Amino acid sequence: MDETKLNWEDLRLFLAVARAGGLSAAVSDTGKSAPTLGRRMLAVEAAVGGELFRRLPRGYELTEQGEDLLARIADLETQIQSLGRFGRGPAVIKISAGSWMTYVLCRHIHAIQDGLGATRLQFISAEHVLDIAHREAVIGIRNRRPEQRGLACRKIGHVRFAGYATGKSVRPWVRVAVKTPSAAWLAAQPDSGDAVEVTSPRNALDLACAGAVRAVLPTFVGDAQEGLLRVTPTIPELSHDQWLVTHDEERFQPNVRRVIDRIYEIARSLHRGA
Amino acid sequence: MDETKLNWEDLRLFLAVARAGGLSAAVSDTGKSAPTLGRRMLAVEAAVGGELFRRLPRGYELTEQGEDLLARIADLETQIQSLGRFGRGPAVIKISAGSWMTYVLCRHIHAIQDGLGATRLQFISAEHVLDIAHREAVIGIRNRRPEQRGLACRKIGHVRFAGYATGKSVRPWVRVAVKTPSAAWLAAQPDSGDAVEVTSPRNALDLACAGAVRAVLPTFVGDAQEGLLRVTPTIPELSHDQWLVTHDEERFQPNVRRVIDRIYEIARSLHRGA
DNA sequence: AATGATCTTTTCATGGATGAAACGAAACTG
DNA sequence: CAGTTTCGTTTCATCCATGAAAAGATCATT
Repeated sequence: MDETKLNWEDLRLFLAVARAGGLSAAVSDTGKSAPTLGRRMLAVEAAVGGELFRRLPRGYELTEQGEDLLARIADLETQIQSLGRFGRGPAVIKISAGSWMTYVLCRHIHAIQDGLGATRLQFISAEHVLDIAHREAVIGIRNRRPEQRGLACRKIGHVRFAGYATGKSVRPWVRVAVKTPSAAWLAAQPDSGDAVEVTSPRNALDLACAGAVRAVLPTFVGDAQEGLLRVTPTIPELSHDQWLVTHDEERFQPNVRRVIDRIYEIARSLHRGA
Repeated sequence: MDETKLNWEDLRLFLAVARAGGLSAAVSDTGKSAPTLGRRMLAVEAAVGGELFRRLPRGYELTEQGEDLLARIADLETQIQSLGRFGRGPAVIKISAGSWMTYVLCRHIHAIQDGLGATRLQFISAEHVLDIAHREAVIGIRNRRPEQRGLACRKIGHVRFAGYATGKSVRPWVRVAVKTPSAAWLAAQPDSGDAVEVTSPRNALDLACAGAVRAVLPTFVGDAQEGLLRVTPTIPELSHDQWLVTHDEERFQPNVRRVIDRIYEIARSLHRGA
């Protein structure tokens, strides 16, 4: 590519268009008009020398090169966002965890947030694993030690699952329409026939608390929940370790460090209590 | 700062102005006029919310905040330069070493460069230590193991110094006007009175080969030089180890890896020969 | 097949960013 | 200390990137 022609500002616009999935969708994010965005995208493609998008009638779709570029520029973005802060670390710390851990962290939000000043927190609750190496998330909670280089890992503890309900008499299971190990385990059970189904794991807890169903929950969630008791033994197949993962370079920033320590403390006390 | 106002393109212009040391000096690098550069710099300062420059009559001088920003953006630049290359690694690999090691590497340029394709090499021969953590240099050769995180180190060998000349009868020393350990050592010698002086270490070798002076040289340079012989024993105070230092993340890029390996081989064979 | 919806792209008038030239300020120079 | 050089800044006419509007393209729906 000819990097002399590459306008850095266009990279940001590319980021917006790539994320929004099209020109018109990116208009509100960028403050630029669709024609301008279209022209800038052509300029980026000319500069990097490759097809970045497939122009479909319903919008733009990233090519493989485009996906690659998106990941790299997303990395740049987080660095640029913290540029003006002169040693105070990133302006927004992203926390990526499964929905249960996110739930617990949200309950303890005050302990995590206290004294952070202008730093904002952003919870990314997604079951699929984000690519932390590209710093799409600064702090991650994972169920296995990542093999990638440049990541700092700390073992938090061990997570166990069990069936929970308001009482043994509650029979039907709640089914969670997500591809998680616990959902897969439940689907494989013979007696889970007439299950209620929810799309969000959090609603499974709500239903269980309402006394309507039994739900597969991590013990650190189920045991802490008033009114719920274990209606099955712990499920060995679902047990796994839990790791706190950070990008190597950023974990020494004061505000990142503080958030890591607090999450670690919260998580440890959870597992100690269980 | 208000990152919504920050124009990424302005960051590149900042980089040029900061490096050039002023607006007019940055005109040729950027293709923008001085008035425009002045306005863009004001915009950057407004966006990051701080004074980046001291406007002196002879040009711009960076404030502490400005220095900080420069280092961070220099990091961004190397990442952006390799953006369009889609997995092929950085477009330009920077090699930072002392002048003697640079000299040797330049002599072996073909072995290093062979089969690199479009990747360009850039030798940074500076006696002062560059900040490799900010990726201003991708590959560095240092005389001690750096303590910073995220750097991969490989010990190359041990460097010894001695006095060299075309014969024992050559008495005067050549003085090198650079702040290096060897120059300091020579200045501390009592019998270095009527020395010739050069500013570039490389010229000291030229003078010694011409039979005019004796010079303090690393043995891997002096021994390999036709017509030069040792006129002093090795100087123990100047002996030091030599390390090959890389940024942790980039050393696995194929083209970086290749250059590292070749430099390592060249350096090893140097020290084995000595 | 026709209609509508939802995109992108083209057209074209406009305004804001741009740079040439003039100006001003400070530091060398003899 | 005047002359000269070397910067940055201001001014202002110019021009190019920009966005509104229209056109074009494709899919969804009836």
